Amino acid sequence: MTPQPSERVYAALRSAVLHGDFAPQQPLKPQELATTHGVSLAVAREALLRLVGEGLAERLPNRGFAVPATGAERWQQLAEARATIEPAALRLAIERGDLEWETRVRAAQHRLAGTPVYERDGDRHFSDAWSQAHRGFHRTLLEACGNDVLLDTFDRLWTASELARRWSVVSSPGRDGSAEHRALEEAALARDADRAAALLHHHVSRTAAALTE
Amino acid sequence: MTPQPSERVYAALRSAVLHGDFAPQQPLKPQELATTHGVSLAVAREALLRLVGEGLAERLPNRGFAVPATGAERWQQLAEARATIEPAALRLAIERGDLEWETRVRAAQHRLAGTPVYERDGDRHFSDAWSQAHRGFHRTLLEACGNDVLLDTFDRLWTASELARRWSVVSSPGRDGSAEHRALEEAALARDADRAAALLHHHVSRTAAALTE
DNA sequence: CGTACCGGGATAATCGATTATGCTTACTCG
DNA sequence: CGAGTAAGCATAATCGATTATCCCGGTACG
Repeated sequence: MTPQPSERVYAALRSAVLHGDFAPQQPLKPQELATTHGVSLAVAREALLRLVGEGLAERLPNRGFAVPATGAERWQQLAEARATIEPAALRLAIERGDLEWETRVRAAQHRLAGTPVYERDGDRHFSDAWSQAHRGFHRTLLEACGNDVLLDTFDRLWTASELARRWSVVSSPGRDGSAEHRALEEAALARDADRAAALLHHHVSRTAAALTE
Repeated sequence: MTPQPSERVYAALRSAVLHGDFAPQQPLKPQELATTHGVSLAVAREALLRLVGEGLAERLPNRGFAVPATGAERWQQLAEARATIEPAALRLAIERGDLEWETRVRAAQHRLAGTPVYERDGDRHFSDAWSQAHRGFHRTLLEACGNDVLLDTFDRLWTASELARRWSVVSSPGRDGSAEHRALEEAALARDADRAAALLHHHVSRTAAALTE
């Protein structure tokens, strides 16, 4: 009925870390989290251990937990890994996707195009709704690959990228993300694997290049 | 000095799961593990949660933990994912590797070639030493890619594959793995990215095809 | 003046017991 | 005789307290 304390604390902590409420390398003290969430130490520990498994926290033996260190280098490595893996998965998806997949891709693209990128004008951070739609579009593109392992890898890298982006100063001078997404959708639905893979590689690579050092 | 109980139990449990001491979907009862290892419930729980993070255990809310279900399908998906990702990483490694890398690749290949595959004649399972050398060779090949994210992904997939292989009946009729490894080493050190990537893709794909249904 | 040693305080790790939950089985009612 | 239900049991989840470890500051010695 009511969600388990463990689940609740885990979700709250995960959201907080991803939202940037804790600075990188900041210690995540079990005792503190336990009291603020009104639970026992074991529950806080459990939530932290689950975050470690997701790569959203680090375990320092006998020194507790901390938000993982992020920075320019990690951001670029994540982007490179995505640029390496995602186009290959997209090729599989284009080869295997059916009408159902095409439909979902169109829907996801439409949702993404219709979602405002920023909450307020001049905001530096993307809106939650847009982030969700963005992830949804990219994931939907790959879902037809029919390989849960590849999709898990995508999820993991995407989540890690969200954390890294939160702590990197990213600039996208004059970049038209919408156009890139539209072109990506078009190439995928046209079953042009070469073009789609190239577009996706370029899309992700520009993400890496958009880093202000 | 002496390793932390948590670490010890975690290592023991991890080894046991990978070694196949527990059948897939078999419940991993915290209480049982705690008593057999002479520790408290919290320690057993912690070890299990860490295993979940590695994909070596499943968490069923309010129903404890279990060894993940494996089977032909998962085995093939893992092989396909590896065949998708590893050749791409190898291209980066070939592009970026230096003399130090070449040296380590040669060393790893030599060690692998000189390690007996089976403990005893007619044994169905690979020897631990060979498994370690095999992993070492493949990982060393990729290490020059210089991308920790890709290497982490490799580690994760390899570990998952070891678990899946343990519970799949795999046959390799007339296959000469040594020759494939030698050819792979040769192509990599010759900096022939196309040939090396093709060989690696083929090598991993045959692993998937070697499944007896 | 620099370095090695030694408490004191904070925090992580562990424990044993308690509470909550989900499964099983026996029973009752239709 | 079958379906639904409720008690009992096994197990997971949680708690509060105890123990071990690390980090920091002070101090003595070279």
